Amino acid sequence: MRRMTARPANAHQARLLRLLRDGGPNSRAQLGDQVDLSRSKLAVEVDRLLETELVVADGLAASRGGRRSHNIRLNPHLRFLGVDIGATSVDVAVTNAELEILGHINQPMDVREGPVAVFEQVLAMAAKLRASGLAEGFDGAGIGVPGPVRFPEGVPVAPPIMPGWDGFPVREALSQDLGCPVMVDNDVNLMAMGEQHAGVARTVGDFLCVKIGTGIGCGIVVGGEVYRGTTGSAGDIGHIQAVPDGRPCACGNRGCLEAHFSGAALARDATEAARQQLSAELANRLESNGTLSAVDVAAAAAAGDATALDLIREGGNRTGQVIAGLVSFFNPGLVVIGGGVTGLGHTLLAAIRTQVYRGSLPLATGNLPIVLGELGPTAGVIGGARLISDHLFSPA
Amino acid sequence: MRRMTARPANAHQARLLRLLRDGGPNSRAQLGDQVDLSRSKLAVEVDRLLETELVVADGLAASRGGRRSHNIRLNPHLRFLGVDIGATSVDVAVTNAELEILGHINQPMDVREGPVAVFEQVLAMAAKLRASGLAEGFDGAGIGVPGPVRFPEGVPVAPPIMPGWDGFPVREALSQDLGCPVMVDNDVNLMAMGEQHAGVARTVGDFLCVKIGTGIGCGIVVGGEVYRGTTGSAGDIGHIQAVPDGRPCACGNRGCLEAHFSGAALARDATEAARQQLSAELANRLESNGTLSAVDVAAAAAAGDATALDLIREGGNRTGQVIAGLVSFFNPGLVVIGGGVTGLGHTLLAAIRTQVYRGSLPLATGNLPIVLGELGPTAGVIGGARLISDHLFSPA
DNA sequence: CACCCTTTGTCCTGCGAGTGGAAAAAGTAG
DNA sequence: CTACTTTTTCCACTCGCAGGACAAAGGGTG
Repeated sequence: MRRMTARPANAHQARLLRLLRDGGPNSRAQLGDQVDLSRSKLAVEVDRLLETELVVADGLAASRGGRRSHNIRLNPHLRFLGVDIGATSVDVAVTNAELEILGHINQPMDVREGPVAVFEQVLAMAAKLRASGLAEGFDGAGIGVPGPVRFPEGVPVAPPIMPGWDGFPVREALSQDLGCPVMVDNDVNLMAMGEQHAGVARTVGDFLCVKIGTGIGCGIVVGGEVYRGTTGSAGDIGHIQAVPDGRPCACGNRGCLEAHFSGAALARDATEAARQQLSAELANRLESNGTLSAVDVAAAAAAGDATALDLIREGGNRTGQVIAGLVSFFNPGLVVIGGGVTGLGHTLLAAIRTQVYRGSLPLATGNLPIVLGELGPTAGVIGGARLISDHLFSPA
Repeated sequence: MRRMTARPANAHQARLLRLLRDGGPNSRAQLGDQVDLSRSKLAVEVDRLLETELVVADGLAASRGGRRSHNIRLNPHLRFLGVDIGATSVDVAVTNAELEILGHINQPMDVREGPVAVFEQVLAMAAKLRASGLAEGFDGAGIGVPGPVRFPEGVPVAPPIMPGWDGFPVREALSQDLGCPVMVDNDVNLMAMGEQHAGVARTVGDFLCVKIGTGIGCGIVVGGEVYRGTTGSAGDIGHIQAVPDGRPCACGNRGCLEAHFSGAALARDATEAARQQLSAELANRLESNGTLSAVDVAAAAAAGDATALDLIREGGNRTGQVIAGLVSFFNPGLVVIGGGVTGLGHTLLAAIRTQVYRGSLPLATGNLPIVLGELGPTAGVIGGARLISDHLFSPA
């Protein structure tokens, strides 16, 4: 099928497209209530959007006491691709124009294999989703990578955990291969956009989204917009010093947060504890699997293992101390905790909360919710779809 | 004289007013080069501004090879008042519409005397400036106070060092007394706006402005706009933990940055060192003055006193460590150091730079200037004028 | 089923913003 | 004085858009 290449011609049309994306099908009258345009103007713009086939008529809505309205909705054939490349696995999902997930695949993968190998796999996953009948093609794709990105060009810059990706033209290459517009961003920013669109952060303008996975990063949203910093490395909190003269970190410093708590650090600590026979539970798991991961720690903690709980609490304390500083500095309206280690659940959350509420002033914490992300592994891919739809639904 | 009460009628006029404010007198042709409007439209808007008397004709400019242009400038009778209330002194200045300082008074004063006493003094200072012929009245005033402010209402909220100010309707009260529009903000934000308008930050969109005075605060500028946080306490970095289990702080925690380094902490440390006879220089000064302040430490350091230099270096290191974390998080394009202790000069700056360049990743620090503010005590009052002019030069 | 009210959608007119060309005004250079 | 520049004004024309009038389509009531 022919893909939609049209773009909104002006800010009004862009506004309408986003309203339809976020609010689903709507009548002209309902749209009019939200955009502060005259009925005539609105009708003109809607008609033009109908001509571009970006939106379609969608039958009659229920009556609100008078004439029934004709619903308008985004073209149901539109498809966005959300790709979330993590350090150890890839998520790929297809969404419709309302950013609802129609299909989602997750596969383990090592990002260190380099961009060529990774994208081969991503393209195969996308092809699989297409083959299963969920999409006839893609109208846009949003890609998240686990490292800093020069956003306008869509190119990773100096990514610590992704050797071989530095300067690789992700946006251009994928745009070629997929035959559609592509936007690239840090995976943490994608998670933030996901939670903003469909998760806990729907109503908040300024918030932080801390992702604890293999590494630790933080999405920063200011006035509803992701803030990326001067060189695209904003939110890179994994290498903030959490422990003076602490453990050596891969970055060359000592005591970085990431060296003391992250998926990787947790696995290492758990293995150590198991070897020292501090925990029978962990030792058993190490024996049967050969290695330990954050998932094992989570399971052990769920089973009541004291060592595992201690590890989580200590990590949560470290993380919480850093977040407390960020809360003082940034004064957000919400802090979201997400990423692979959310399986650690409320033990982790409680430790973080304790440190933040203790370490920041009441004015900043007084009305500050600190919550787990509610989208889990789908936050990234929804964020990807959101990223590209924001791009496509803006004036050309 | 009758005050100007007119406001720009639309965004074009507001744009023009700001161009004239920031760029001084300009011809219609020069303005046209900057605003992307047709000559006709521009002429219409300029004529309307002339009618409001916000701008006036200002003679002929030099020829650029053809017909000489008629210059347009902001009304030279416009006067803004910038007020910077510090913990121990007040600065009041009058500026013209181009935000050039025409007169500036500084007086020692203790904010703890409460808003009524302080504003009495501020009004007296303003009256003095007016009486000296610099102004016949004020068209607007921007006030900075050393604590968090609920910005839209212009009311201090829970200010730690200003008991008695909590909830005092600063904006409303001063607006009454001065008979002109008033905006109120945190003093650190004012300093940031000052450096942005006339100082080192003129060309930078995202930067941090760290003010080390009696306390420590940080102005955050995102995309050219001051970011104030959800409750107005963004940038409150004085109570970030800098030293685990460090000194007790007035806020109830331990190890806050402010407890280890600030004007107040430095004075205390210097007094301590003098009492213990660690430094003859400081002991002498203590003897002759009865007390020691940051200024004494600066003088001692300038004279080569090792103890004073050590105190500064250690404080700079603490501060630098905190800033390093903020740089990782925020990835600014510039860091400005200002406030009362800038007298400590390059010793302080060197210590901060060392810590930041060591403690943050190269991607964030690679092209990051860390500099002293260039406006000194005038940054705050210029920022105040800028604040109110931004308000007045926006569509009503 | 007739009647009245409400809501939705379309049509039309008129205003005002804004563009772009042409000409006038006011210089400079030679 | 002439040729060329630059600035400013003037004018005709287009287009976006608001807002009222009107038609269409429904519900509720007697």
